[in-house]
Amino acid sequence: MTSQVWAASQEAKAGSGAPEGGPRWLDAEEQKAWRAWLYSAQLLMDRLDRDLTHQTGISHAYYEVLVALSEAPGRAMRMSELADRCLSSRSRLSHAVSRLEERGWVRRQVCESDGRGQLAVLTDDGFAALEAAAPIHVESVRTHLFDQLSPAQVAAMRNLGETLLRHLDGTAP
Amino acid sequence: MTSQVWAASQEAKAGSGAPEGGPRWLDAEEQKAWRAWLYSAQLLMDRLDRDLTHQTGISHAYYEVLVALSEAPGRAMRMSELADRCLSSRSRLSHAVSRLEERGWVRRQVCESDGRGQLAVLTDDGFAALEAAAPIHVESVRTHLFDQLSPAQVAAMRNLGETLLRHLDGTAP
DNA sequence: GTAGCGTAGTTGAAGGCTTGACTATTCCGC
DNA sequence: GCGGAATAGTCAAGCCTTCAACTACGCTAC
Repeated sequence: MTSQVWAASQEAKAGSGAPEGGPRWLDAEEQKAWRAWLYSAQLLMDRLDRDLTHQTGISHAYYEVLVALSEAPGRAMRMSELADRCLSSRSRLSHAVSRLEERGWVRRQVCESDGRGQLAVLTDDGFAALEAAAPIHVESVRTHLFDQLSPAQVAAMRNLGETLLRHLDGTAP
Repeated sequence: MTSQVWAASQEAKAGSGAPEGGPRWLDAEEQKAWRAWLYSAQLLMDRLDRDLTHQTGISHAYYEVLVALSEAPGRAMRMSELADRCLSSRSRLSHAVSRLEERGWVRRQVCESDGRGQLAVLTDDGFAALEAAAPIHVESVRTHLFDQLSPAQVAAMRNLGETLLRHLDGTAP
């Protein structure tokens, strides 16, 4: 679907007969797989984020923060730990928590065991907001993802995701 | 991995015996599949975008624009068409093209067949920038994606992506 | 031909994200 | 304890995206 141009470049290199490590261009099958994955992933994330944002006023990024906190013991987490859990930079999380604080859904608390650290704590209001948003989000995930897939496809999705995670987790951010 | 809380809510609803359409919560298997997919997709996109941005100074969003134009007849496309192809809003694309214009990689040209329209045209400099960036991007996609997957997994990835695309394309943005 | 409506694209303000610098605190070796 | 390195988190500047006007053109019908 893409990059006839780059396929052509590949031909040029191949024509030179050199076995040096020129670009390992994608073949037609790989192109199709890559495009399908990329487009579907972008569209799906976009869709889910839009649904959530428009119906609840909570972006997916903020939702992830609330979920992470709701599952943590005492509904509290260290800022860094929370950032890792949400695949967020520290800076981004710090901003996000500031905004959630303004909404009264999270509060900061100095960490007793480490004076440098801060705890982000989910408030009752925050928990209530999450409880209200969760059904809407789940329905959206069902509609756009699970309702479209067979059990075998769901298994393949998990397998694929876990395979990639094993690699990506071992890679420096 | 997530949402014991929401699972618990589900129990509560189920306990009431009512068959009304309460939230269709995810079961444990679905949770794992969903989390694996979401995390891997976010990490992978992040990784690819970072690699590309740091090594070439071109973000993935801009790269997509350049690729789309390079494949178009005459290396030119209508703005709206280009926006659709890049999964971008018109406004976003308009800003992006403005910045690519500043770099001298794209120029705008009024459309002859429709006075309202504009054509975005890839310049020779833009094409050269793309030719320089493409090998780096391809290598990144290989390293983080295809090198990690078996042929069967690649096939599953394509199947999954195409299935989701069929649904998402039919859905209003 | 011109009123009215839909389409194509741009613009500017508001807010989110990233980067890099900065402060404060803890850990470690001596 | 004490100096230096590492860690936790915040902050400010700049870029990117979104949203809501807004301009300009084309299409249709009267």
